[in-house]
Amino acid sequence: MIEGSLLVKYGAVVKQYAKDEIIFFKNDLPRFYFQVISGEVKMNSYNEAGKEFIQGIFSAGRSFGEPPLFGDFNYPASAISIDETTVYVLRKELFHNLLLENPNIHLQFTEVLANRLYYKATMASGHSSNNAEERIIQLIDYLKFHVYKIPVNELYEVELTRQQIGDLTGLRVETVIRVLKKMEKQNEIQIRNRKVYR
Amino acid sequence: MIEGSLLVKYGAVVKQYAKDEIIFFKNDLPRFYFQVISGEVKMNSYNEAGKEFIQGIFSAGRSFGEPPLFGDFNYPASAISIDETTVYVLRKELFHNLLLENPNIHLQFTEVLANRLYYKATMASGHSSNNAEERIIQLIDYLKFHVYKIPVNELYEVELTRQQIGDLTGLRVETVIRVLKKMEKQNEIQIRNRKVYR
DNA sequence: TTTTCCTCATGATCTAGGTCATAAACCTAT
DNA sequence: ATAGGTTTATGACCTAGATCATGAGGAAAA
Repeated sequence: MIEGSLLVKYGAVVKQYAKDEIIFFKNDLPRFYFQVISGEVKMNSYNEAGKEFIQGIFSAGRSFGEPPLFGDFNYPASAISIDETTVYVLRKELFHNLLLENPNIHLQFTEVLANRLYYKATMASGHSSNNAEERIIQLIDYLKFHVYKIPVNELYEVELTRQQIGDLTGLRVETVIRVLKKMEKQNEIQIRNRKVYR
Repeated sequence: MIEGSLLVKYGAVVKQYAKDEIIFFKNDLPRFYFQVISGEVKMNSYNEAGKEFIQGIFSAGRSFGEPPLFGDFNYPASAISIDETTVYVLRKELFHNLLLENPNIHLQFTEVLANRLYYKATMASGHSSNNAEERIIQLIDYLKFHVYKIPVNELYEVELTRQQIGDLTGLRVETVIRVLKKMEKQNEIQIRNRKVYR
């Protein structure tokens, strides 16, 4: 996360989106750095069969859609607000200036990308396994340990719907529901009035 | 890719590995920046069932295993030479210095991570589809257009074995073989004495 | 020039997860 | 309170890809 004041100093503006507004489309030319102030944004794409795949969900303080600002490729997914959301928006060139003139911020930004890559690498090995349970555990553990940094002995409440878990792992809702129940029986997770804990 | 001379100036040393040597293990503590001089390295991990998953294959000029140098996590996969290979090895702290003192190199390095993320994002949406053909096309097209930058109208020879394609996409060899044949019939690829072109 | 090893190939099954259908539980706004 | 929408739940099938088994082709080495 980059300080709002610094972003503004370099020319960022605040933009507001209602729920379910599209911030940019897959294949659009990337021209801005985005950072969530409040609300939540998801990045998604649809496969040939029309099934949604969620690349990531970004809450307050997180930036999204930055990689294409550094490679010569377009957005690999669309960005959509899933709540009423406000974001900082900073033009690509100005963002580059910001990084070049603030080496520590740049280093910190590198950390953000590194963490994102770690998430992708982790999920990729799970996806490849074609094993529903492995995929779901990988997702939940990533959230618990790497996003929210909950200690092992503490219980973490997964604040995702079954559908979202499915869209993040490439599984169908029904499968997610069934596998979660199986996992509960095996004491790998707990379910208390429909909420998942691990 | 960072100039060898610059790496050496900051203290990098050249290290040599025979074929199939392990450079680092999954879960090791990351302490070095690695960049391939000659030969080839793969990063892999194994799922619960023992099936290999290849996170990436890195040839001359490419660096690997950098993200953990910037986050507080260990290697999510192992690195193994798949040929006789030489690499530059630079201590983490010295690599950080290099980036901080050379902003353009840092920016260029950010581009490397951005491209890697693009690959992961692309493959992730394919994996999630659970459709063998989609996964394979995604891999081949990524290599053709984003790694080797071959124009659409030119033919690209995939220099991977069926097994490697399987390990990169999470499919079994037999499936890869069958799907490639099907794709050939549909004129999506060509196969000339066992080599795949697209 | 034969042995060895790796890669490609193909057929016969099996199975995890997808698909379809239907409904209950919960939530929210009017 | 209650209607309408969303999320969770469950059962009955079906299908793509995994699994298992077996062999052929090619390349490198001995």
